[in-house]
Amino acid sequence: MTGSEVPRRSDVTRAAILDAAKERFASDGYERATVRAIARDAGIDPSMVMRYYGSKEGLFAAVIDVELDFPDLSEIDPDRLGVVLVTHFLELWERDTVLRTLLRVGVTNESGSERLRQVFGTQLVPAARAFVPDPADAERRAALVAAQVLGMALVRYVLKFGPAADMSRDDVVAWLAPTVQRYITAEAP
Amino acid sequence: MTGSEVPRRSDVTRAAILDAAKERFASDGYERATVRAIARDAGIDPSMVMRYYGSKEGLFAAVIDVELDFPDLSEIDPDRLGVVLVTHFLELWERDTVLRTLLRVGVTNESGSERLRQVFGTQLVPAARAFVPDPADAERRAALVAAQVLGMALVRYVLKFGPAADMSRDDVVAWLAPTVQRYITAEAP
DNA sequence: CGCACACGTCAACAGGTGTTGGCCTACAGT
DNA sequence: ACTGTAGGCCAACACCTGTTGACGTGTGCG
Repeated sequence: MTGSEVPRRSDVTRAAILDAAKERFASDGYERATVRAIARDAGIDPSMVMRYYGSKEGLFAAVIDVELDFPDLSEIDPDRLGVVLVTHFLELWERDTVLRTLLRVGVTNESGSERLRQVFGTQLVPAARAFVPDPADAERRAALVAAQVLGMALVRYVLKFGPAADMSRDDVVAWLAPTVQRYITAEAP
Repeated sequence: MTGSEVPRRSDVTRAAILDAAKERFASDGYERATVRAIARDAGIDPSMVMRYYGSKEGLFAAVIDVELDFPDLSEIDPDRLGVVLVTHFLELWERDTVLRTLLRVGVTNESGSERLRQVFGTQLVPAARAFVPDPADAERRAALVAAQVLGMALVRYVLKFGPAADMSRDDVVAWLAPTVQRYITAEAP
């Protein structure tokens, strides 16, 4: 989308702002993450944020504008779909902060929830469509998977329910994979 | 907990504030719901909020201080546990706004997420303990159920994913009940 | 009736917010 | 080496926030 531009002298500052913003938005949500705090973390003046990202909303848009590289499912054994999907999501979730940010912010901020819907609409729904018995309800299947996966992320990474946060990654996969598998491949009840 | 006090002349105002607060917190979250907006909705002065609830945080505490009457599960057929639980949660969720409020707010506000943990710790865990094969992992089973139920609530009522919001109540039960049933009664994988 | 007090309003405060414009500085291109 | 300009800081803005205290007013009790 963004072709490689000429490198600018301010690139490191831009990156510092973006990094600090990712952190703050992820841990504080949209409203509590102040431009001043982000600037302080990045070691620069708040006005720099405005210069490079236009507004707080613009900065947030930059934070959530990331590619969530979905795994290639075309060669996968249909019976292992649940395991692959759950494993992938856990990894995605623990690798960087953007999904936590989206979940935290999507609950109160419209552009956050819009982006979340978009991610699941453009990534999860097509992925489901290839395996679902009846392509007509691929959206519903994907929504069920989203509910299960986002729910686990919510209790594990955001709300930090003790028992959910303490589960090993393998345990989460072992419990959730059959559910996800069923939501995608089982006949409608 | 709160014994019936002497009725006060200001009770209708108190109630108006509380109602407006429930609405605002549920739809806007904690930070965006301003004391001024709540007061305007209730048709009174912002200072009344402080007089009757001490602070914004105090008002919020009053909003989330509700009894979530959990169904009596002692006489239930263990095979119908999933159906009963999912049905109950759907009803609870659609009946009043408090759970939506908790979910919206729990994601950014500590006392919100604390209350959520408390609800699931004091209601769901004991309920699960009575049916789980090994009482030692009742907490884990309850967390799995919480993940599934909260996840569905999230996509259906908060994020408003189209396909999830459009599902009929019966469909949601039909899909989720087997999952919840398994999380509670199945042998550990 | 008179009076105390709960009820309610008004105006203001102190602090924090996103955002803006002016000014200095140091690097890059010629 | 000189200079235009991008990079950066400072101070201020207009606004909104939760919260407070002074000030009326009507109601219920003696």
